[in-house]
Amino acid sequence: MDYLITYKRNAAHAPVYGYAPISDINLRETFECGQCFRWRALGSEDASEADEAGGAKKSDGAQARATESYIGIARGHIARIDYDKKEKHLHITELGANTNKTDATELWPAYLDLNRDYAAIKRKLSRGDDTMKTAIAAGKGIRILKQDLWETIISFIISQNNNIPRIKGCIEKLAALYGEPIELAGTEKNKAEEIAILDEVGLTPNELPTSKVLAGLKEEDLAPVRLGYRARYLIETAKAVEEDCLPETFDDLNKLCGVGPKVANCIGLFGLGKMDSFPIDVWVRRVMSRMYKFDECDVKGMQAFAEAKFGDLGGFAQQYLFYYIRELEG
DNA sequence: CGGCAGGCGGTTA
DNA sequence: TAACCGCCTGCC
Repeated sequence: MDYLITYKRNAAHAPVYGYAPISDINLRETFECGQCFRWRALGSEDASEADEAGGAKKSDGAQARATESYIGIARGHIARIDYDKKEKHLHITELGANTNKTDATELWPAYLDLNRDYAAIKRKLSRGDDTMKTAIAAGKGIRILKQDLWETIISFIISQNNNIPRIKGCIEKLAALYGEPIELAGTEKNKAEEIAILDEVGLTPNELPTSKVLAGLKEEDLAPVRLGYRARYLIETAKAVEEDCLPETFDDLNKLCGVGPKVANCIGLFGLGKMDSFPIDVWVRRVMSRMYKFDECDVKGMQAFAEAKFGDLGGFAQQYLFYYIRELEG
């Protein structure tokens, strides 16, 4: 790694980690390319800060903000992430009380995949492929997050035949009802403020329920979560994980109730770090038919094509293609 | 009202 | 083993 890490504490005595410089990263593209469901954009209230920094661009309303900010929950940690696009500085402010000394050097770099050379990946995928060049241009700041395995299992079972706002709502309701609270740092006043901010963006400061808790539930216990027929899948899968253990391969994933090839590929890619995974959903089918002239029904053909053409980089290719077609037609 | 949203399980031939 | 079909729910 060639970035520098700084460390300080803010007024609420929360640790703040600073990374510089980090290239090939864009928070919106990373958090809104459909791989995760517990991060929310913060409308930057720091217009004055931008002015102090010499921005002086507030006359141009269309001007892209110099800093993008997200708040979210990952791996049991609540954090705010700010990225200064101009200086290429990444700041992570932990809001939870459960911080560790290694968070700055291990947890967040691993989660955000900071130690991977995305420029090299993009070069490799672009070589002799104008379609991929176009797709990469649309989402060149995407990072594939290394998420908690159980969270990705829950999330992508819920995602089937569903839409993103509702998926997010289901996940928060699930956390609120059956997840353990994550203690916030700072004074009671600070905590109240943080909870208010989280509430405003629709986040609950709780973990997702463990497989043990979910395995002990009846379908009617999940009725308030409004999962529909997916409630049964979740409970069955939780029972299977409790009786056996967490899956480690595509085939093991595929055996879980409610997990077919698409969901298994998503879990493999985002939860197991299997970067050769190539999840094919309706959008990927769409982009493959438009850009690579496939029949939209020919999922097998697409899968074989991706394996041969993208190989170990399949997951990255899928994310660029997916993000591109969503931007274009979503 | 039917159509649809980042599929899957179950049933058929 | 490939092709269908129904599905909870919420929003248009």
